[in-house]
Amino acid sequence: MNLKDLAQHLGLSPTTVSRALNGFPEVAEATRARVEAAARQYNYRPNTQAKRLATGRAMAIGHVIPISTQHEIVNPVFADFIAGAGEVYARAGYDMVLTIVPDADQDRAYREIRSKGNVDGIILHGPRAGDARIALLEDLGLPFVVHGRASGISRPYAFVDVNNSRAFERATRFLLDLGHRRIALVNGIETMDFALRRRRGFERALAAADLTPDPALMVAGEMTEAQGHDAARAMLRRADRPTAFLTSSLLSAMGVRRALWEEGLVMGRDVSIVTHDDELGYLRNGAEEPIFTATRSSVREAGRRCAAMLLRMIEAPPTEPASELLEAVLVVGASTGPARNPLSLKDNP
Amino acid sequence: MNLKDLAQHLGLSPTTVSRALNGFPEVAEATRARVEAAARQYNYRPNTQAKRLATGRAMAIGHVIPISTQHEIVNPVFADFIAGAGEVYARAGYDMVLTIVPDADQDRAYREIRSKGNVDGIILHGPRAGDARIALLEDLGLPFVVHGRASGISRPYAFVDVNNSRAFERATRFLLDLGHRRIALVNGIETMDFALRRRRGFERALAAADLTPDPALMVAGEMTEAQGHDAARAMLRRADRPTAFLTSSLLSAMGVRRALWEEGLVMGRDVSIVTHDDELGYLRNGAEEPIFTATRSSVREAGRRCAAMLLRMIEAPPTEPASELLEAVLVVGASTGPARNPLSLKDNP
DNA sequence: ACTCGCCCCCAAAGCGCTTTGGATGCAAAA
DNA sequence: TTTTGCATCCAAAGCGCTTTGGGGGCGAGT
Repeated sequence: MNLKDLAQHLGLSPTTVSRALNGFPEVAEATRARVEAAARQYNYRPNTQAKRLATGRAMAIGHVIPISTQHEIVNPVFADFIAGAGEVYARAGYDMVLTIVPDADQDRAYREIRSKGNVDGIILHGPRAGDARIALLEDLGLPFVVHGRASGISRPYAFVDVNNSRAFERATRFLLDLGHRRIALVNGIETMDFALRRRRGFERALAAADLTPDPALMVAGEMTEAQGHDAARAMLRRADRPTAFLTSSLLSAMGVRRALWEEGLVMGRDVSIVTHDDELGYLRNGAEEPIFTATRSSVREAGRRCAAMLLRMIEAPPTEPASELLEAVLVVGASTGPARNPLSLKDNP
Repeated sequence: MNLKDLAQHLGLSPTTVSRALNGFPEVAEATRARVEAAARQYNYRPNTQAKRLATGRAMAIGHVIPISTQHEIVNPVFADFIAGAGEVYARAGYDMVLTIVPDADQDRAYREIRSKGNVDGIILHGPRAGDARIALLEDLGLPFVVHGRASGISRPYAFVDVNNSRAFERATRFLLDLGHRRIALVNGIETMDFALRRRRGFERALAAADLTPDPALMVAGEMTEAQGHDAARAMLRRADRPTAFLTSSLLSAMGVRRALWEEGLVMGRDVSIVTHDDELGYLRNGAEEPIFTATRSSVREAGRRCAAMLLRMIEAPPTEPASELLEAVLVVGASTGPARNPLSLKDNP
């Protein structure tokens, strides 16, 4: 059942039917009602491809998700981000098209997407410091919003990001206030911009307390449970071991927690942990009361914001790129407590 | 730059250019070369929408991912599945369009997708026992492949699934062989078909050993770390506690492991754990040597298989629906060992 | 009674591609 | 030399929708 058929059934011209269904004013209300009834009855749905071709709008948003061939990892936050963005698209009648692209082919992929013209805009995932894709998208002239930021790029671009540096600065200060002096950072891979910013925030707080960061207490890696565990265990076996950990994900934090147990240490008493919490659906930090003290910011909400911002840009191209900086909240759980003198640990069971 | 322009530049008709680029035989090799060179030079890329309209093929596959409003969870395996499927689509020149749909709207969503005609086929996620969507898709006449199966549906349909029941039967037998008699099952939500099958496999193995499953040792839930932990702790505090756990995901297993520690029990010595392992990118079961003994089956590979099967169906509609049943392998890690007499646990530190 | 203006509606021209059904030219066959 | 056949190319008709540019019909104004 297509527009022509429907029009014929109604004894109207395709023009009128189209206008009736798309809410144009030059059609009598009575006719509009008739048309709408018939459309419902015959279960008419305009063909997407035809509509797209005629209007020149794809009514779709592209998400290019990079896959590094080296560490074969699919970012665990994608699912939640996508879920958030998807809600917004669905409401606005947009499709979401995903493209999985090996790191090396990124440029080609964006170019192709652009010239194939099957999306009206793009969400850029996983930006790195000085990420070249931003400039590329800029001169491809395709509307885009970055989830995160790219340090070192001065020309303004649209983004939605968490204030990572402030979150980690705040978390570090929290630990300092509890008396901790040797604080370890278990970070994500630091070519990723968010990880970089987190380290900066961490270092800034230390500097404000006249402390210099100890390279032996800083590690950057894959943000898995195993990585958190291994890193923590190595650090805990040092003579000058840390009394607190700052981790970039709940998975890492869980790994650190395991290492504590193995070393016979009690989390929150002997050693503290503060983690970042993306509020992933399948990875909750406790139900009512948080297990880990955490800087919390919903990545799903970030997905919603990104999507909404991009749609706004597409409807009405702005003169200045917009941006949103979400603040993470520090929620206090059971994983933190005042620093204890490490030497006294042996005496206190 | 569109086909007409390109044709004009070349002094050829659009017909010939189209045919040259699409590999039709009725064009001289010399001309084809000329056309291809020009296409490269002008960076010509056929407009997707126009192509789709003309050919009637969307060159896109739909993934409808359901979101239950009750437990707001985004299935953690989606990301990896999608990554696998995406590889295949990319190679075949297909797009992947995702639709996030609240559980209640599923029917409407599928109908709409069908009549909008913007995908050539669909991958069905998260099937439940007797899932009504299968019949729906069947009479919508849209090619589809189910990731998983739906017990209680007799008419054949295309699917790719892991042999969940055999995997869990095998795992249970493994524990029985080690002398375990009280084995707990920490399962996924049992409205999900895969969880159902896992329980059946578990029960089958018990039955073969003349054991009856103890309802107190069987729990079905969200497959999170916290859920695994809470379930295990409750069971471990019983007088007749289990000596082994069978869990449905690595996250659950990690939760059980934590409960063991809290109860002062050593994993693999005092209590054994066998888990299912989907080989998610961000959730590896150890690097070289597995941490947990596990039934292992890559969900990413399942994604590849599903995608490939669907594309085959679209290229050449088969008379009989195909299906693939992947066998999980049982890998032995450090989380299992012979059963110990629970009563002697107190004496052995 | 005639014109003007407005309300509704329609015919037809795209959007950029594929594909059908010829043309044209030239070498081989008769 | 004429005919046949093949190799190349092209004009034009869609695909299903939107949108431009009118064009009847009817009530109001004069």
